[in-house]
Amino acid sequence: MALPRNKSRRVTLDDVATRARVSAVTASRVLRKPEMVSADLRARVDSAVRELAYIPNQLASALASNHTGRIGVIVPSLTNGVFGDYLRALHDVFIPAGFQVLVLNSHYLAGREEKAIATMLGQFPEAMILAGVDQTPQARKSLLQAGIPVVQTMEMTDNPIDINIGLSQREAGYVAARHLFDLGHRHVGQISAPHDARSRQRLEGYLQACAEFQATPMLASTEEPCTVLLGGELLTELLTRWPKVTGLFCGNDNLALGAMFECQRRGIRVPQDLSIMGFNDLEVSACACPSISTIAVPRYEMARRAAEIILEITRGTGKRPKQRRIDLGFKLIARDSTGRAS
Amino acid sequence: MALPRNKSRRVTLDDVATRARVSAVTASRVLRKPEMVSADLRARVDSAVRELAYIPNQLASALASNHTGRIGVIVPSLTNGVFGDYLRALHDVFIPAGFQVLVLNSHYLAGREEKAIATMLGQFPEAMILAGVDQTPQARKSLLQAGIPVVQTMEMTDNPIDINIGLSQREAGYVAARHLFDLGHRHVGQISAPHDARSRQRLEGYLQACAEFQATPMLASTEEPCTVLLGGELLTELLTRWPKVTGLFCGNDNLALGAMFECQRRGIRVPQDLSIMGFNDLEVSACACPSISTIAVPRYEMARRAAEIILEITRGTGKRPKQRRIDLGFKLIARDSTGRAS
DNA sequence: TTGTAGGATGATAGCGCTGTCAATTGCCCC
DNA sequence: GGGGCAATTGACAGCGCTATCATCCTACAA
Repeated sequence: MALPRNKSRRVTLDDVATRARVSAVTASRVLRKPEMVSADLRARVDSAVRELAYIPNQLASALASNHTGRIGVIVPSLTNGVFGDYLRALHDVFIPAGFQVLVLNSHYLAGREEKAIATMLGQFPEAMILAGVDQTPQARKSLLQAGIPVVQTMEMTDNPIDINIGLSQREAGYVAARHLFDLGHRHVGQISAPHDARSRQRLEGYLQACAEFQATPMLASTEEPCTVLLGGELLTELLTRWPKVTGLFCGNDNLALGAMFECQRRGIRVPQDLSIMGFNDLEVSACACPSISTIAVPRYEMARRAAEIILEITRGTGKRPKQRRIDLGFKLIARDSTGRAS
Repeated sequence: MALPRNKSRRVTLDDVATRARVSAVTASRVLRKPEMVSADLRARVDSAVRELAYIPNQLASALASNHTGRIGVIVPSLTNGVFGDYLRALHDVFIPAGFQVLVLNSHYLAGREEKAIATMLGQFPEAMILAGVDQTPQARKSLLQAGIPVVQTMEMTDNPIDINIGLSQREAGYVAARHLFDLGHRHVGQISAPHDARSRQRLEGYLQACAEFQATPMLASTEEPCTVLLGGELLTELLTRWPKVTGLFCGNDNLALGAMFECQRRGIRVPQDLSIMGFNDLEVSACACPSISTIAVPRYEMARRAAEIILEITRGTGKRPKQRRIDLGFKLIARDSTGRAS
């Protein structure tokens, strides 16, 4: 006969039940479906729970009920402001609905993402939400096999694993670049950190605009993770090679901010000497001086929709959305950092 | 007799064992302690695992082994750059060590933190890492009862739950304010978002410096979550009430950045007309223009130490650090946003 | 008074895995 | 050739909880 393994025994449901002089099942019900239990017993159990500071063992609960109440989320970065809003939206929907949100970070690496997906699947989430659409074949396979709703977000793809809700990053990049060309700029450069697949898509949009306006693409990029500092460095690199640049499309708002600071340091006036365009509409962009023109992506809305679709499938009648692909679009926000070419 | 509840049965260890013609225990061992199993059986099990695409059920594993391999982390914010570095450090230590890091967000609310702690404890983490030292009594009780290592970080307390590693926020706030007084400023204002306990501590440091220099405290604050935008708004508020301010201590670097932008908008020169001091040394502060003076807190190091202490306790001989309280200090970083009073 | 519907409560049997220990095997050495 | 030992392998009993169904009440109609 095995000895009890938990020396420093944590309080279990049985302890609560014993103290409340009811069966374990009743104690369990008080916690899950209180309306099924008489007021008398409910009060006894409740106070036993409080007195013992009982915390249910979710592991055991999940194992027994085959229902983990978990949603797996993989994002490429936690610090990026974009995912702050994104995660907030997920929490706003899932927490009140009684779900837990588990977040893993892929650090913008496909390999890390594959591993994160495998790890997450081992926790038996009831649905998965992914950023991006470029999962490895192996990851796609496991996801499919798990038989749970999977939502790919942030980008659009013709071949979603399950459900896809996002926007065309390429088109958004095109619109951003086009904004500069439309303002009369003919020497429009681009700086980016294209280890991010979405950043690459935006770059393609920029290249398309260049082709359309018969302008030479002027690029500076880095494989390092994106920071404000890099914005300044990449601008420096760009200006060294192409001093005639009057328009700059930055892969995201942090780079734009860094580029703007670099301009201030060099006495380059924004937008008179250089028009700067960001991407993502982070909080800082609106209140920078000058305020930064950018592309607003509906990241909160996107995550909210993803979460609601999952709730619908999971708890509702299991019905899936009519369309598997939902394009939420984006919005050009013209502010003070971009102006007419002189 | 109950029917099997898992209709869409996922592959279990038994399936693997059956296919490999071994017992479940052996299959389990192949996955956990392969060196204990003969090469022959190991190969059979391995290929069965692959053929069936078996994913171990971590829930069941954790329940049976009383060992979850999880570390619970509660932070007040995910978007704040401070916690980006902090979480990175935790990952850097724990992931290679085979642990999973679960992060929950308390949104700077004691109530949310208490709930997050309860939720986390329900997952049976092997240790908990908390930001701050002001957990509710109820939370303290559960934490104590859980009988796992608990590390409180970011601040110092005389009465730690278990282990405390941080710095004196009050002292750091004092040093920040003092820096302005030392530069000859006599009208030094402070803006902050004191819903954050650490922000309040820094405010106290500021008040202490004011008292010491017989200066009138000049405050503007908000209960809203801290943003760059707020930095500008609070500065406006402050200047309206105290136009003579020449030194400004901001509760954190985001506020400082916002304040700096507001100065640019109003034609206030930094540091000639107004010296601005931030807090935290976020990435942006070093490359802003002008660069922002601030207090650097060893957030990466702090989290790394916390993680290593936990590893030591958990897997090592269970030995605890010699001292329960570790003060890592901070560093004043004087940059271009602060200058001598004229 | 009896029958019965329906709500409240409890007994039982697992969920998928691992700790423990017993059983079996092969091998070496005296 | 037999004893002893280490290396393998397996049987069994839970981990703490919940699904399921049986049981027990109470109330109300006949």
